[in-house]
Amino acid sequence: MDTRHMRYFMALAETLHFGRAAERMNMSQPPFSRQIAMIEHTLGVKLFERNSRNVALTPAGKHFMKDCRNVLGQFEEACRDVRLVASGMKGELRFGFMMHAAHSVVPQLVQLYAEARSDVRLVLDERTPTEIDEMLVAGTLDAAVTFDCGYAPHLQTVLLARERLRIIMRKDHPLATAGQIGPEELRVEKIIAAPAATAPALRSAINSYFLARGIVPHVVLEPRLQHTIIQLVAKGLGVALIPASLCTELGAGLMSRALTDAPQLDVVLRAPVTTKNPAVSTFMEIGKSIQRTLL
Amino acid sequence: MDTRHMRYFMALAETLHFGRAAERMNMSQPPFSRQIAMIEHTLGVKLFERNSRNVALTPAGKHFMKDCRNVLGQFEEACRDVRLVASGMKGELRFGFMMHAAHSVVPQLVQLYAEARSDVRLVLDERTPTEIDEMLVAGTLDAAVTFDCGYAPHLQTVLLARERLRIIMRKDHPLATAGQIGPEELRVEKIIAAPAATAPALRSAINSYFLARGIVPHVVLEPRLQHTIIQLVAKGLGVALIPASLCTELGAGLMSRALTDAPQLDVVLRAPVTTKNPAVSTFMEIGKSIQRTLL
DNA sequence: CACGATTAATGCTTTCAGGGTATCAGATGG
DNA sequence: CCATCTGATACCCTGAAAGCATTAATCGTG
Repeated sequence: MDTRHMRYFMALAETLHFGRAAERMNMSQPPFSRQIAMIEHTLGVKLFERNSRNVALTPAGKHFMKDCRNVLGQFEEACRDVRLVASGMKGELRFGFMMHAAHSVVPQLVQLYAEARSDVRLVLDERTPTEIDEMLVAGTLDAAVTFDCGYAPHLQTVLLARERLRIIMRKDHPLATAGQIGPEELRVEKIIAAPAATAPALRSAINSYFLARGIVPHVVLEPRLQHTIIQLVAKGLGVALIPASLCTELGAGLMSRALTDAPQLDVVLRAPVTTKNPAVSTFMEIGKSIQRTLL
Repeated sequence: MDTRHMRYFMALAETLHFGRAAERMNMSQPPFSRQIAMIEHTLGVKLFERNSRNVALTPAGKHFMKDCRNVLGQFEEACRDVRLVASGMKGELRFGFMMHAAHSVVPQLVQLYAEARSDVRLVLDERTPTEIDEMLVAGTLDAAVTFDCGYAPHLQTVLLARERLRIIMRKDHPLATAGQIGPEELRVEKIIAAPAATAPALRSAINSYFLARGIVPHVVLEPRLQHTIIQLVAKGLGVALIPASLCTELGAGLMSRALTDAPQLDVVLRAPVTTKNPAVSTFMEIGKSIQRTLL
């Protein structure tokens, strides 16, 4: 038995006429009759009640008709869908992003892509930048938004936004009312920053900001998650340098201020150049289309 | 494309090894490789990423795998089910019955059959005896419980029960406290009875009961439905002769009494001898097994 | 680095499933 | 009773697909 046999069966079940059913199958009546006989023989079931004058479905045939319609429909759909998946119109896209971008480009990117490719299931995965890099290499992620960390030959990159860092502190902190804030003013402050192992680009930008003035920043705590950093600042354990886009929704007791010659970080959309997922290309295209204020 | 190709694809998708997949399909590797290439060509989609050392699924292939598993499962199930339907283990059985049997044999018959053949959907259809006869002939019903109305060459018959008629009346009716009740006592009563066109066997039994004593029953109303007859008796418009099994659940104001030499009616299970529905035979068997008190 | 082992692809041959044509056989209506 | 319609049978033939032998590519190993 095969779907071809099901199609033969359906042709006869719908026409109840061997000649016309054979014609619909683009073949002559004799081999068609044999195929029907063969189907009945291999199934061991009489599907049609027939004499040289009339053809009628048996109850088993009536039931089989429903099942066949179902199976043939699913079969066609599977063959259609696999082409859609191959063309990137359907399927799945595993998308990683870092917390630092969750409030800026990610929502727009996700929404625009969902509108363009509603049949592609976006699997969102919030990770630290280092995890993202590893997962992109391992192929666990199809694409990701992260900080540009320079050289990456096996990755294609689209620049999405360029963000300045701002400093956040409690509203009752002395710096809250100070004048301009730069490395000198922060020399004695307790700094909270993600470790280099977790967010290399971010941490290196912070370090360079100080070291360029010959200052070694006084980093007292190194939590891995951005969320934790903000919590610790709120508890008064220090101040932190975070991307501007994260400063819009700080808690009540916190505030942010600009830095003199603030460090800049590039937020990029990345995907392995060798990606086999055809859904990635339009994802990258949409990334290009939403490049933000490159202040 | 055909299910055979899907099976080839699944074999390779699961083993990721041409040689072993071919072996699983009971064929040698070269034609198997060609079949895979053919599948990819006709679909126009690369399903496997392969070199002479490794075989891996593309994203499209991964997706197709799920769909194929689904389609193949449904396909097998359809082929299995059609055999079940042909053997009467599954399918549908359109079962007609008259109101007069709804309280006696029908519930037991239905329950026992549902236990024996849970995969056969019983379509219950309450009808008048005449409608039942017509539908059995027309093939709209597969089997039915009705009164035995004698000769019916194209129907097979199983006697289920033999029921006496009883008379029902309002509790405030004079007959309620009378002695024995027979045709003589009913000579002047207003009788309510189903018309011969609706329930020939029942009406003929009632008529004969009187005519054997030379009495013409005074039938004042002839509703088609048993339910209506009981309602009218309850309103005091007359008395009625109904099967004993229907007398157990009369309304509050009604009562029933035995008749002298009460007429008897055979309740039978019937099906066309030419029935094509294989589910009928065990239905009839169960009918035989529950033959009731043939008092 | 060369060689053997592994594995997928290719070339050629063969076979049989399944299609075509001609014809038969049973049923029906005039 | 014959013409006609329709499904079944007989027989032939083609091509899809299987087998065998071989090639080509890749990797591990001495």
